[in-house]
Amino acid sequence: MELRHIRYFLAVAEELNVTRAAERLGIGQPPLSQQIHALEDEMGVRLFRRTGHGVVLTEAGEAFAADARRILNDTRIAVENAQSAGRGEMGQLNIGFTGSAAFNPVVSQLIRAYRQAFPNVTLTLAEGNTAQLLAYLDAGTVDVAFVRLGSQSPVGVEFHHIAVEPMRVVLPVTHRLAKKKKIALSALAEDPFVMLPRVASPTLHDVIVGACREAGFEPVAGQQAPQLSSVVNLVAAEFGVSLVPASVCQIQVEGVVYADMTGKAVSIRLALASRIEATQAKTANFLDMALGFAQV
Amino acid sequence: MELRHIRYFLAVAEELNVTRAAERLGIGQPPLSQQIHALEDEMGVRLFRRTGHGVVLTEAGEAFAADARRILNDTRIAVENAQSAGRGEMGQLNIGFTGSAAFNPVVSQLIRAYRQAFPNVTLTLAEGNTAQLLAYLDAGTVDVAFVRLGSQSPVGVEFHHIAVEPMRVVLPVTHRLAKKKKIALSALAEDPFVMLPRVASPTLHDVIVGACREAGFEPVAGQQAPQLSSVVNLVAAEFGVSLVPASVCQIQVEGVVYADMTGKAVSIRLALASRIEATQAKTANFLDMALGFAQV
DNA sequence: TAAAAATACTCCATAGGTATTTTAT
DNA sequence: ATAAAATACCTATGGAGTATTTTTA
Repeated sequence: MELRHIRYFLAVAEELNVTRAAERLGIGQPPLSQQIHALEDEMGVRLFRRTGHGVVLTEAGEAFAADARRILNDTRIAVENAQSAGRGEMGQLNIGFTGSAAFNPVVSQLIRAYRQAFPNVTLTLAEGNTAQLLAYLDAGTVDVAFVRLGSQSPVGVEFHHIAVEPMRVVLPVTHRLAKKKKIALSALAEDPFVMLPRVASPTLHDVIVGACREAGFEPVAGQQAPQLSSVVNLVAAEFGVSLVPASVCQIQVEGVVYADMTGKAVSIRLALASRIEATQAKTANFLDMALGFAQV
Repeated sequence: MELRHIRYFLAVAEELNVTRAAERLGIGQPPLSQQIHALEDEMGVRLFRRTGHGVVLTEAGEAFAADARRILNDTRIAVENAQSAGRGEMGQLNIGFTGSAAFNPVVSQLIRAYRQAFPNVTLTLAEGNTAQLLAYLDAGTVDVAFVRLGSQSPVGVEFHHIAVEPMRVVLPVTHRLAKKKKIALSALAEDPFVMLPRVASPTLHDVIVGACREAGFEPVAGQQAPQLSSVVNLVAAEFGVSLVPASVCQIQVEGVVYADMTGKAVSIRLALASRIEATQAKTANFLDMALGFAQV
């Protein structure tokens, strides 16, 4: 049995006249008669009773008509669903975040816009440090990941520029420089630096240490924190000072002040990582949209 | 698009290997490749991604696979339903009853057996007098009707013998003959007869009048009743006497006694009426079963 | 008898076969 | 290097066309 038989059957069932149904289908009456007969033979049931002025549905035909309509409709919908899925309008997109990326306004705007454009794509969010996210990406656990641009780019992964953020100084409110709007990094040469472990976010770590060396000193290693928000909390608890991406300054914790740096700008890049062979349309759609939102 | 495309697609989606799927389908690999391509072209979506050792489903293919399986399954079920309907195992059978037929044990046994044999056929019961039932039959409102065999058989209707019932005398308990086991009909020559209007049930009426004439008298017309159960009630109320089919004696009303008749047996036939061109299997099934239950 | 369905046949479009090339790991 | 998919080309089944007959009301 083929869909053709079902289409032909329905045409006859609706017209109750083989000749008219054939016209509607754009074929001749004899072939339509034959196809209907072939269908009846294959099913082993009479679907129509022949009368002088057309045909009437048998009980079997009556029963089949309802199901037949549903089958054709379901087929149409199945095709539409597949096309929709092919355009990346359905399914699930798994997004990875490195801790601080969530504070970046470009990221939140991008996600809001994507949800609006593709409301039938379910978003799942996973948080992790850069190393974890790249492993997730490789394993297919996430489709894209917002990361602080790493020095070494693993094979099979490409990075798309999202934003450049200046690094700002974070001090406890009791710090001797807490009142200053701008601070020279060299003034913090004696202060312990609260930092993430290098393994968790090599780029962030290297940017901070690099900036200090540029300013002429080796930072004093203070307490370590597992993520940026904890860094801010430890600074508030007077464990030391630190440098954080500007968007992290949205974390307004009691006992903490942020300040710009004088001298050469220190900044860190936020990138969107994806597998190079990003064949899935939903991922491609997200990357396309990300390019449009990227901060120049 | 044809069901063939869907069948082929599913085979490939399950094997994830065109060559193996082709073997399973009993066709060659190249034609299968072609059909899959034709399907993808028609749908405007890639369903598979080619790899070195087979194929993998794209997002679109993944979405289509689930729907495709359902379509094939629904098609199978639709065919089964049609076949079932063709065998008269589904649908609705409309049965007509003339008032007294319901008391006949053959009728109730038949209906019980039919319900058991064809549990998916919904039965609807309609009551009416013989004339009404034959009109219903003609109009298609009922498929079969239990009637007291009419003298004139309308065209397009055939009667199937169900049972012959002796007529019995029904008397008020206060009647002078109420104690007798057997009564000669001629003994009731002076009693008014409670009867149904002739138009409602010509056969029953004619059988009673005929029996009286045979016994040598013209029955005295008493109160008329719309149906047999009312006749019994009117007899109980001492409006007169009557003759009823034996199965009606199941109506045990206070104040009424039944008695056999002496002399030549007076009986009435119960028949099952159906349209001659009883093309519907469900009706044929019922008639077949009725023949088996018919009282010899 | 008149309209419609069924049958008889013919044709050609295309599903499927065979041989080979291209691709991906 | 090898297995699998794609391409090229051919064959033949069967869907559809044309002409005619049969059926049903």
